[in-house]
Amino acid sequence: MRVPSPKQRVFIETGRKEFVRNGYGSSSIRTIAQEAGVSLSALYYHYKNKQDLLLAILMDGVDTYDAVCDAELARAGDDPVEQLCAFVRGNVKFRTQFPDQGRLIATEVRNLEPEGARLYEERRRVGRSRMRDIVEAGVAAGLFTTKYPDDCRRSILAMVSAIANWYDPAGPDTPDMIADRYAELALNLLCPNGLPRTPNDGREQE
Amino acid sequence: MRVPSPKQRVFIETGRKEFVRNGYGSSSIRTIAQEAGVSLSALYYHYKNKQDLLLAILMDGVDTYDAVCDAELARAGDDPVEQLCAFVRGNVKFRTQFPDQGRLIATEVRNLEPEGARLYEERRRVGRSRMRDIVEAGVAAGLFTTKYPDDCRRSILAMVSAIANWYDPAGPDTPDMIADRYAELALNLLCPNGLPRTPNDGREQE
Amino acid sequence: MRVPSPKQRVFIETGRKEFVRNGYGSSSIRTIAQEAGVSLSALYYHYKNKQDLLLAILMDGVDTYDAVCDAELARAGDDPVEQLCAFVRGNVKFRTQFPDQGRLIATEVRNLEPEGARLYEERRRVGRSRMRDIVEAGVAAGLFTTKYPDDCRRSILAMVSAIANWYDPAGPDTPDMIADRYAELALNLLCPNGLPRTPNDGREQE
Amino acid sequence: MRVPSPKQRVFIETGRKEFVRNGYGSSSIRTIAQEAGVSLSALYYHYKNKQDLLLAILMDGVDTYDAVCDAELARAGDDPVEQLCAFVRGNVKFRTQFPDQGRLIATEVRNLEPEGARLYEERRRVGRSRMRDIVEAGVAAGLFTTKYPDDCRRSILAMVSAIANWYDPAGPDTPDMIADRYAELALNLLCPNGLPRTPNDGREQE
DNA sequence: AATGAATGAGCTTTCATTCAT
DNA sequence: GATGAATGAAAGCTCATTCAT
Repeated sequence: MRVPSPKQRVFIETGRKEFVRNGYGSSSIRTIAQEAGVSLSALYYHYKNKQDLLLAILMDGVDTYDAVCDAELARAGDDPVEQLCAFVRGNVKFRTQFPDQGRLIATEVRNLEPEGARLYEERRRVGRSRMRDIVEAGVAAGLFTTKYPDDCRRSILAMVSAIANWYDPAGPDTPDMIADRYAELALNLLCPNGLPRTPNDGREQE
Repeated sequence: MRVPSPKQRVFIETGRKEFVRNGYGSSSIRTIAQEAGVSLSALYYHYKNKQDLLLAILMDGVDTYDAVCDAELARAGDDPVEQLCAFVRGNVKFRTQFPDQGRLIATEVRNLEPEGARLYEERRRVGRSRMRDIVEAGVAAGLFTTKYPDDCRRSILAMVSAIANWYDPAGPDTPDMIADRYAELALNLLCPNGLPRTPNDGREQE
Repeated sequence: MRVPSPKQRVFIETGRKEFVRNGYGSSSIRTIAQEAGVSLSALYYHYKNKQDLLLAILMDGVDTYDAVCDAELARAGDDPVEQLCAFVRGNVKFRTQFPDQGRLIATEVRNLEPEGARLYEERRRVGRSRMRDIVEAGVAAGLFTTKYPDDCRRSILAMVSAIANWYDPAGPDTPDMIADRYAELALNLLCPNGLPRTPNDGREQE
Repeated sequence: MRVPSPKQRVFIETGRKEFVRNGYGSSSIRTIAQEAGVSLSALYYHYKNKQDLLLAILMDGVDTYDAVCDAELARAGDDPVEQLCAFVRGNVKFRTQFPDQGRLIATEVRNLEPEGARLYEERRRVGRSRMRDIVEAGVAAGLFTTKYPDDCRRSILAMVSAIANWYDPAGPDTPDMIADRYAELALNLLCPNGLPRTPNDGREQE
């Protein structure tokens, strides 16, 4: 399952498109094979199941998410504010460049059977700790002064996730512009009274 | 379709449970009838279609949402801040008391066929204007000082929607407590420099 | 499952014919439905499975066997020799009149899944005791003087079962004639030195 | 097909096990290759067909049967009684040492397609004449006094075949002991009034 | 001598839906 | 109002088989 072959990539892309369009249950594996341009049996040669294909697609989504996030975080220093902005930027990139990946993760996990669900949840758990760690570090450093760090964390994730619902690549907003705005919004939540000293912020607050 | 009969209510509840658990496509209308304790044909007497049942369930979800929201708004005055808090409170109530209704609306609309989708979207459009109007009023009144009112509006809706993902009726947080917290967070977004004068907020800011 | 409906009888007859001709695994349930003159789904309305149909057919075979045997035994008195002859006669009737039923029982039990196999074996166990009881009674009465009662019992069952392999209803031998001959052969095995006094046998032996 | 190579032997053994367990139609040639520890294509290198493999397995069964029988007959003289005992002994050995071979022959011939069926039947016809010849010789010599030589022949074959159904190599009966018993039973059938002069039998009867 | 990849046909099963009662 | 019986279509999946390597 690790690192899909070129042929498997085709099935993953095609399958994702179908699953997003119709939902898992309303998608036919026959149609997926057809749109991938191969025979139905070829698909079954590579994935033993419809279930198995779903798992591969979901895992690929998590892989993408992790890669995009980690690339941004790697560029950021140790400062929690910097890290938070990097994380938000990563999420915005993920939601704008790979909107379908995100959509699937949100809706089709319920269709995983126990075995696959276990594998998947294990992967997710690792990823979820990223945001939690950043928030905790910011709170510990006295930078994030919110009274509700948990609600903020969940809210920020929800906010950036929702970008996929309205983002239009042909529209005026570039992902970078959006990322800047949402980083600011995220800080509005975490630092309700403003940041003691923000490098990106010209406003003087004392 | 307006105002479901008692028997229809049974199908709506049972069907919603199934659709949420498996998704529309993976749910069998046979199973729904079975769990409703009647024959399959009985279901067909009340709804001409699986599609028709889905539409009824979705419409019922919107009815519930509208009722909960409007009840809160009716208690609020004209002040945009008050209205916003009431709206957040309504949304929190909806997401905590009727989590499945909200889940369905988010995921299963794609399974509506054109005819149903049209009817449904019309209903939704009305509802969506509530939040838009409140934000516009607050901005016009100089109360909501955010530079990004659209992003705020979308973010607040996303934040409160996400409550359904973690809310536990057996947990320590009551819906009212959650509503207070999220109203505060929403205002953190809309008024990044604090409110000139907030009735619900003891903190003195000048 | 008890007492099949007229419609079920059709499926049983047709299915048996197919299973005997091709074996369970090589038989298509589509073909069975077709030859029964109904749609494939109709079959599935009455039997939830291919497996389920097989079980019904096997059970019907045991029912038939029991009925034919018991009818003969009911006509016989208490004398073990008389009983043995009746039992042989019953078996000959079963093998000549219902050859397929017997064939299936012998070969397709292996295709029963555990649950069905359990139900089936339970039924069989009852039936198997008939012959065992007769032989034991005859031995106890000093009538069956063989040194190998167990081998005789098994051999007699094997002998009569094999009749289905060559019996031809258009041939010169009537089932009654065959029954007489095989009763005699069975007694040759059980009483290697002849019977002290056989009521059904005109030959004088001393 | 004559004299299978070592690799072919592997397929024959593995295939026979599968065919006996599930029946021809329910057995997958994929599974057979897998259990033989080679790739599916390897099997196709040696046998052009599933059908072809079945034929090879059946032929191997007949080869084994013939070899075991002929080995016993070769040790016997010309006396029909002696020959009959040798034949029974051979059959007992076959059914106890190679029970699966016998089982297949009985049940899976129906799955042979015309071409294979012809080849197979030709082989069988030769083998079947053995028993027929012995019985005819015994009758001609006035040794087998039964009124029903045909029924006896068929019955004896059925009796010994059934041994495979209950024989347990871990049980108390050795094949030799069983052979002795069944030879005696066979003679009980063929000579209902005892043998005029039996070398193996101390009992004087005139 | 052996393999991985692919295929088309067919399988069992389930589905939404209809209709006579 | 409600049911049992039936149906056509399509689903997911497996099969025996082939072929390039």
